[in-house]
Amino acid sequence: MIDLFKALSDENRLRILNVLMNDALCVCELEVVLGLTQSNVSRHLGKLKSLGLLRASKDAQWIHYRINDDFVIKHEALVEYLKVNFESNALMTMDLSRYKAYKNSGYNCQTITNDKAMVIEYIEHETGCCV
Amino acid sequence: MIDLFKALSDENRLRILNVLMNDALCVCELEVVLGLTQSNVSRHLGKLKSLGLLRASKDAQWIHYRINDDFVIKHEALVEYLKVNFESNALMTMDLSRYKAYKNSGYNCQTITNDKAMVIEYIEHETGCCV
DNA sequence: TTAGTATATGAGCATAAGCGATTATAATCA
DNA sequence: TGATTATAATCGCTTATGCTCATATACTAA
Repeated sequence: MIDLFKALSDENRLRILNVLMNDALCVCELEVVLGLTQSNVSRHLGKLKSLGLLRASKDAQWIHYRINDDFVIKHEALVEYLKVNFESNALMTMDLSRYKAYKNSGYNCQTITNDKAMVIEYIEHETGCCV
Repeated sequence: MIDLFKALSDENRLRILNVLMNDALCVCELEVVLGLTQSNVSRHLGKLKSLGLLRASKDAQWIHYRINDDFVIKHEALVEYLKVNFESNALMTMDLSRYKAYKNSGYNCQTITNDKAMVIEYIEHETGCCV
């Protein structure tokens, strides 16, 4: 229980959970959506996965992370609490805007790398949200 | 939200919450029930109070802490999650046993200090739980 | 096989957090 | 008033955590 609360005590990990509650994404996508470094995203994902909050599936060289349904079932009340609080949190709703802008951008795992700066610029232009 | 999860990321604070979900207690009572130092109990209580999880009421030189009902109402799902998980946690149920033993001991705020070692010994003898 | 890409991980640094010991404050009582 | 007691605050130490930089690993494609 304590390890779980510790996992939820970090802003970047909550931001990752918030986005992944809506979709499965790979590391490089979370990088541009959340404006974090690859190293940092990977580390947080590893921690969340090792605690059972996320699961990963490999597709070519990309690893897609998503919420672990078993976790959601086992910790229903907690997940509900997170959902409700994410909805009323400015940073979390901004991240979802950035996520939607990314989805509308036409970019994907395969194309992000060549134009990472472009993708970030597109997201910021669409949402007005810098990170 | 993050500060709240941080507050819940410490074993001793969870133990305090667990006991205070059942009763209001002062610092010196929590000391003997949980086997923690005065300094440590006071510190954790201060943190929990400043975050709104607890409230305090003064009676002579004793300060009784209890769960803040406003917090329970505002964070219902989270509190429910805590309750359920406390019930299935060995340390938490042991602490409740120690709490009940203390209540049956006949000691109280006024009499604990003179016989602190006695109270602790009584609790351990009754429950078989050392801390 | 080799180059390139996606992700993971180790090292080092800075900061935060918990704890014990001590001191300070506030209330009570003789 | 002075002594005692309950609680709070502070200091120094130790450990834990997050971050960046650099590197390692795993996979793909030419």
